[in-house]
Parts: sequence; structure tokens; C-alpha cells
Amino acid sequence: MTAAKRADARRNQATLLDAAAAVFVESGVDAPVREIATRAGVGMGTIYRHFPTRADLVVAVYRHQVDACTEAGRSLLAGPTDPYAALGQWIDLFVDFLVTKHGLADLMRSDNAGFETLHTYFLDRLVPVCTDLLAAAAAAGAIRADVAAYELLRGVGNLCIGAGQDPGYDARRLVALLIAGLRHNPVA
Amino acid sequence: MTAAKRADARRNQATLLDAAAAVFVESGVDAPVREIATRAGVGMGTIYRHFPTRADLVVAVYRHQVDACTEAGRSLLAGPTDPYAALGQWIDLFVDFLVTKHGLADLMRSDNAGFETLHTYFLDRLVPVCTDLLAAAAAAGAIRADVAAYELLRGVGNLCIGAGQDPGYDARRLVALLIAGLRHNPVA
DNA sequence: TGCTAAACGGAACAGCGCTCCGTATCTTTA
DNA sequence: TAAAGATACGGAGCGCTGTTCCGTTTAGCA
Repeated sequence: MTAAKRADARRNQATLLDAAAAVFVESGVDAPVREIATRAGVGMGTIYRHFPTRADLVVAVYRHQVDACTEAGRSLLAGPTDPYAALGQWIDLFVDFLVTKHGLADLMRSDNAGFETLHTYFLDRLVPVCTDLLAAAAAAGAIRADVAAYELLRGVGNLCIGAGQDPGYDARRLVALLIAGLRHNPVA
Repeated sequence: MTAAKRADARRNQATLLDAAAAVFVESGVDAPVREIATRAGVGMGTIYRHFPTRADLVVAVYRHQVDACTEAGRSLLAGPTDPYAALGQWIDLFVDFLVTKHGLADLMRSDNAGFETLHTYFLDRLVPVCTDLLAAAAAAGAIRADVAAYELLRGVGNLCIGAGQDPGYDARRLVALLIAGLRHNPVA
């Protein structure tokens, strides 16, 4: 189809993805662009031609994992698991994903123009699944029904910011509290 | 006491504080240092002499409000309010404070060296009050007792990041959920 | 009115994202 | 196989940051 690209270009794109993935692990997703370029053995121009914005690069690197998370959600929904437990398990997966990628959560909340690509990709995949999970749990009477998936995901994403850099801060615990807060309870 | 400073120095310090406060409102707490210096009509050197790090400047600007928040917590504790409600009201105050200062929450979670001043000041004041509020609510049997004030404040701070820039995201709502999650509930 | 220490100002340096265009390489075609 | 045209590459360079450093100015005192 769109395979009309030159061979070296395709090769460089793959090299860049590998290099970026490696650098992201080592130095976080906010590593200098130059570092990635050097690591891949290419020039600055090349990286920007393949990935016009950093968000494009990040999306390309993590696309698979986001898709996997989405599918896991669908499985959970289809499976026999209690809807509230399913929601909890899925959120755990999401948190694990964010927490293990140094600095990804920070990027997610970035309001800088140019990160819309990232928002779009992540949210387009995850919001629908999350919406269904929430609906199922609400239908089962386990949680309140007035919380939007978008808002919840943003909240969870925010709670994951800085996780792992501060021994006194456990994002998973706090996310668990947030999810617990979804339950119907005596508060108005 | 330490009033051994020259008159012009004291004047400049005040001018800088005013300028910084104004710029923070207009452009957020992450406004370029040059902007603040220009606004105050001083050079770069002056600003760095008075406030070696940005955190020092931020602390100086918001010191009063943090103190006010602390005192409000003490009042709430001493007053007749139900402990759980008191906790909720105090958290609301804190959230209001963070949300109205464009970008303050972002700074709070910054792990950059040099922001310890900010962490130290904010947390040194707020953690003790929050600890007491939590303890009171726990003693009244309203909430679980295994959540540290530090962690809760970090969580709330994180939830406030980016608030007000996204119409679909309401930090107050999510914080309320988090607090609701503190209640004893059927979940393990 | 000097004199000195304190304070000032802004040029200068370093690190970053991003662009731009001369050069090199691939691919196609004769 | 060789030449032409299209495509991709590389990295110097620009603009914007934070931060330092030191020659110059000025307040306060004798």
C-alpha cells in the first residue's frame, strides 16, 4: 500500500523506534531528541521527518502496549469476572503501564500543542473500554453512574505522575482509593 | 533583626515580589525569569540574588496563603465540625488554592533539585495539620487509618495538575472521590 | 565629601526543541 | 551500466530557556 517508501527510510524508521524505546527506558520519555538521534546513529533531520512531533514518536513506541491494554479490557468485560472487580483489574493494568514508563504520565497531561496526537491515540482507544467497564459496574449497582471515563482516566493518569521517584508516594494505593470512592457510599 | 540590608535591596525585593505575583497570575508560575525581571524593572542578576531558585520566589509569593490554609485547618480541628466533614472542607481549601494558581500543582510534583525549598515549605506546614485532621476522622471511625498525610496531599496535588485547562476535567470532583475512598467500605 | 562594601545589570554560556537546505543515496529508466 | 530525478539524510543554526559572573553603580557611613 503505502510501501512506496525508500528502503533506507524504512530501515531508519525501525532503527529510530528501537533507539527511542531504549532511550525512553534509560532516560525517560522526555529524553533530549539529540540523544535518541545519536543513539540511532542518525541526524536530527531524520528523526523529525519520521516523527514530526515527540508525541508521534511516543505513540509509535507504545502503540502495541496501549492496544494490548484495550484488548485486556474487552476480555475482562466479556469474561465472568464481577464488573467492579473487572474495572479494578483493568485500572491496575493501566496504572502499571503508566508507572513503568518513566515520565509517560507527565506527558499525558501536557497541554502543549502538538501532544494532541498522543492524547488522541491513548484516549481514543482507552475511553471506550473504560466507558463500558464503568457502565457494567454501574449496571451491577456497584458504583455511582455519574463519572465519565475520560475524567477518570485523566485522574488516574495524574495520580501516576512522578510515581517511582518518591518512595513515600504509592500511586497504586491512591488509585485504589479513587476507585473505592466510586462505590456508592453514605456521602452525598 | 536581619534588617541589616540596604534600603534599595529591600525595595527591590518587594518590587520583585509584586512583579512575580502579577506575572504568575498572567502567565503561570512557570513564566520566564526574564519576564519577571523586566516587569520589575531589574536585571537578571538581581532576581537571582534575592531568590536563588524559582522555588524560593514561589514560596515567598505564596507563603501567606499557605499559612492561612494551615490556620484554617487548625480552626476546623478546634471547632465543632464533624471530623470527616472538617477533613473534606480543609481539602477543599487546599484544592482551591492549588487550582487558582495556574501551574502551581505542576511545580509541586517537580522532582528537579532546587524545588526542595518549595516542597519543604509547603509540606512542613500542611502535613502536620493534615495528619491531625486524618487522625481525628479516623478516631471518629469515619475513615481508614492507614493513609499518610504526605501521600494524600501528594495525591490531591497531582489531581489538581492541569485543572482549569480542560473543561472535561474537574479536579474538585476527583478529589472528592478520593476522599470518599478513604471511608471504610466493603472493599478489602 | 570621599570611601567601601553592598547591590545592580545584562552580556555570555549551556542545553533544549525545531528548521532548513546542501549533500548523499536510492531507484528508475534508457 | 550509467545518468537523471526523486527521496532521504545530516547537522549547522536559530530562538528560547535557565543560570552565572563580573565590571559598574550606588547607598550608607565617617
